[in-house]
Amino acid sequence: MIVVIVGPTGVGKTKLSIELAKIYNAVIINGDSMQVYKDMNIGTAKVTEEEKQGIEHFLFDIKDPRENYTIYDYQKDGRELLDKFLKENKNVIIVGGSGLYIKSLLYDYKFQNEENNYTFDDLTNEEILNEIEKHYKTDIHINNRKRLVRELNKIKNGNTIKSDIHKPLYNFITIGLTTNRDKLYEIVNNRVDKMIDDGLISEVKELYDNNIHSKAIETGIGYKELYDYFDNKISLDEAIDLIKKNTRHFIKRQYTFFEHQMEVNFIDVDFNNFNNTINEAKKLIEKN
RNA sequence: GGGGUCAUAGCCAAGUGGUAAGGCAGUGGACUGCAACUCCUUGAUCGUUGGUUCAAAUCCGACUGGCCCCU
Repeated sequence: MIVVIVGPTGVGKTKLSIELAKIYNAVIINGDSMQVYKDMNIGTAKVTEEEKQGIEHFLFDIKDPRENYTIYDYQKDGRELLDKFLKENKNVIIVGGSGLYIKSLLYDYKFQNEENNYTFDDLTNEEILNEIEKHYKTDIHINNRKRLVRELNKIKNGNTIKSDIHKPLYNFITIGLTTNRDKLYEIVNNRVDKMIDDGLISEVKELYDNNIHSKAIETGIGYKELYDYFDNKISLDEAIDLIKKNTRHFIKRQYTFFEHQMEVNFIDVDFNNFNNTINEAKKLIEKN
């Protein structure tokens, strides 16, 4: 049995995953692009050892923040684990907020090893787009350089196998946790303040002092903003406000992905009595 | 009490006679290798009220509110 738990950051996915793992004697696989990194704990709201309550967790803390870990690696590692657990007849819960990571794990996304990584600095966006369209039509917007570069890289690397991103490779049920937007924004605003109280600044300072500049740092919310603070580019208050704002933007994007790119059974979280939420999840799982 | 000044979307803000730039926030959306990324989309008739004018956010008056100065 595979249960997938998704939802925007801050709704309580971790909590639900632990409770369900206890009920179904399951192991948990991380479905979050940032929680794979060691030493990034407070800012990524990673499960603590105490919260784990003895449940086995996988794909957490497997990489040094200096290293780059991409969806290509995640899919490989994740499927290896999934296949192993299924063979052992173990129940698996996948939790996380990285929609594309989870989707690529469960659907027929085909990634290939690539030798080269061009940046095409000498080409304009328009030229890249034209170059791509010599081979096939694309919907990538002309302003979206990052995606254009990636697409042309695929072509230059001979990465031509088509994926079938609508075709699931496993049997699973996807549960999504949700709550109304205002409530969620209030929760994450408070959570950011709590992260600061819990020592986020020193967690990030340590990475900063070790001179770690990597993908994880540059994209992780809570990390990039505090780096700017340490670099004296912004004040601490500005950094904190930015973390909150970026988290809100992130939540919005998560929703559009979960609602449009995945098939999710949403549950409105009952924050007053979380047991109700657990029971609703159980019902969905058992109906499946 | 007198004088001055300002009043444009939730916030910041351009425009100074021809029917409202832009930014932020918020919203909706796209997304097969940075995905906590990247990108796209979207809003007002200008404090109220009278007047001048073919035409006013833009000029004049009154009122209301904010700020400053004087007594």
